[in-house]
Amino acid sequence: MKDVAREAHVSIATVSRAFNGGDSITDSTRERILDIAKKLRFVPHSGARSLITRRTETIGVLLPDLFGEFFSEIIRGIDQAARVRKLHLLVSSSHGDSAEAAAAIRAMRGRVDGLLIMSPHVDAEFLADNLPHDLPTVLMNTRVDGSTHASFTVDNHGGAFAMVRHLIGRGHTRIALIAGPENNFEAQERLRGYQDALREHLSGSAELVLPGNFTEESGWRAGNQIMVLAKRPTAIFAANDMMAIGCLFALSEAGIKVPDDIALAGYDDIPIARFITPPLTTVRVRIAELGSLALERLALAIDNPDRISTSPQTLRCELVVRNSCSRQPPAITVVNPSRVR
Amino acid sequence: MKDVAREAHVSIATVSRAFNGGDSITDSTRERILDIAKKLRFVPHSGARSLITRRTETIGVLLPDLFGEFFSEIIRGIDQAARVRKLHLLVSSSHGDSAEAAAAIRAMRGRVDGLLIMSPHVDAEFLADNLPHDLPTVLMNTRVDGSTHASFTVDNHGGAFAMVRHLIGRGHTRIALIAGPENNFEAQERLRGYQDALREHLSGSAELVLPGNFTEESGWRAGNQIMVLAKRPTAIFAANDMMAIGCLFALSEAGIKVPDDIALAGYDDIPIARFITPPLTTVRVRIAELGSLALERLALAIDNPDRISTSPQTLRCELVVRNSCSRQPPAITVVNPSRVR
DNA sequence: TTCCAAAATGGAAACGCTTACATTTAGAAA
DNA sequence: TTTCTAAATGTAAGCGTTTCCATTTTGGAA
Repeated sequence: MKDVAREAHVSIATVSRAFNGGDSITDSTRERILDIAKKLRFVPHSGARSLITRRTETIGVLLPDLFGEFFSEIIRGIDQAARVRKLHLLVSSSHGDSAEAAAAIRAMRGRVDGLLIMSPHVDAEFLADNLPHDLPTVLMNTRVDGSTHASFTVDNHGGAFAMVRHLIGRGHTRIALIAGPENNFEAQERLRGYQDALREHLSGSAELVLPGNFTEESGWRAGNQIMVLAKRPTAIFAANDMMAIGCLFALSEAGIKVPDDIALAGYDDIPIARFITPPLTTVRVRIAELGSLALERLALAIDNPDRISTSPQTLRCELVVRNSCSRQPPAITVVNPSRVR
Repeated sequence: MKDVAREAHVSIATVSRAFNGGDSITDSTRERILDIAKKLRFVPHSGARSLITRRTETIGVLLPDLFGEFFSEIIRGIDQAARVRKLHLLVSSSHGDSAEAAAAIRAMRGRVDGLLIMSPHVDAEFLADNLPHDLPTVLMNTRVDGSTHASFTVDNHGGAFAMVRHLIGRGHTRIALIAGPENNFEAQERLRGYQDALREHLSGSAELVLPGNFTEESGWRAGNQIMVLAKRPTAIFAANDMMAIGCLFALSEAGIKVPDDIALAGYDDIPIARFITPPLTTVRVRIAELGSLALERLALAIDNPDRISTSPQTLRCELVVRNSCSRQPPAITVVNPSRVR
């Protein structure tokens, strides 16, 4: 900057003004300065700038992991909203435990204007301990009561409930659930939806819950357990699509036909779901939308630090009915239109 | 920091030393300072620190887009390598044109220690014009001769060549290619591989190239064009898996069976490829590995700015033979072991 | 006890910008 | 020409650190 100033016979203050718009500077000087800057290949140093402006134009994104569709989609949604607002994204992921997550948050100090957090290790206490109180933050799919921080949650309970109700509506009375990881918030919510639907609509029926951990392989194991059961269920609801696919493999290895011999449903509607045979009935989660909305909300909070709303918002899920649950292949239908409530 | 210093009855220089290790400070004072810092919830401001250290511990990642598996995988590979070296990732994506890409690079000034670039808008001239000459940079899958910058490339030519040779080996003599976007470097390389293989192993045969743009829909359109051809090819090679899937849809809508009536192959080996019916013969690209290697290389260049190697490195592809090309379902086999050469 | 080297600490400049405030300049009115 | 006002520009402080250099403290050895 000094070089540019010297070359243009002005002070560095004027150079700064040439770059930062309106602040009373003649068009001719601005142009001259900008030309010289281009010639000298000068580019403002954002680090130095943000030191004094206290703005980095960057959002920190804390993600639990980077595997597969889910991450890809959510970051896409976030990115999409971010580029509209010309915000940069500093991503941090794969925190094995809460200590690592805390370190990641610390490392963000001075690098970001706000935080977008999705992590299974995060709860209210963790946030109270580790979050700088002046750093705007929006939570995604996190186990927090919502009174303290802005948050977006996918309505996993509602989606699972709707799916089980749908299965019951098709005449199934013995419905097994392949559950997700025990300490995973979303998995817990889906389990709760399953339980509540059984209780409400099928009061007599016993729950049948098999362990799983969201991997294809755990679905495969559950499938093998199910097929040797004395009273085999007529429908299987896997807490995510990958487990449903694993389960489908186990079943077809054993010669059990889906949906003729047993109905199968998943959760997430990952792209693969419509390509497998039979196409998988599942619950669609608008992941990208979750990301966009969260970023939008965060940007708002950053611009208006005074009145930030901490009310939690829930993102509805849609039931996507395909062939894996019925003999008569219906056209692909979406039962519940999604919206934010 | 000043607050901590005051509370601990030391100077800010000492506080700095307490945080930055060894620099001759008594264990007891360090401990005291760190305790007070924790009590006061002080966290060092990385922005200010990097202003003077000239190190941000951050890598800028320029990606063309954020759709689907490919991005997800490459960023996963990058992230994996980055967290080993405790580097942060500043991602920037979806540059519609080279002006946007240039702006993205400019915005990185002062935020990053190095750049990882993958962009179809990038060529040697662009880099010469827009890249700060003192910013270590590694290119991924980019159309650059390699003498000027470090680069990693996927051997798209070799992969396509191997696939076509494989099809020829199975007795096919009329092989259609569904091409990728015309101005896409990878698509061009795959096309070239197809052409070279035809020329070398099937000298008499005419090329049959249909336009496509890497989307499922364009594959579907190409499939419809192919099926009405007077002399229908016996094999179709789609330049990526998504187009192969689209094509498969078109074919099965028309009652044409794969592989019985026509063989079909793709490129990329996205996860879906093994789940569709029939499982897709394709070319595997170790995308995550590409990301890891590139970051590794960049980190090296940052630590040793003196002797950076600019020799381009190529990542081999593997032929993955599944059922979509043959009646007798073979076990899933990998023909070419991948390695960096 | 005195002295000395080594270790610990403090003072202050620097990193590359922005911006409040002071100063100069331009242009119009008198 | 002089005077005045508004616009343009310059000066310098400050953002939160690190680090060089100077100063003080420490803990033996003499």
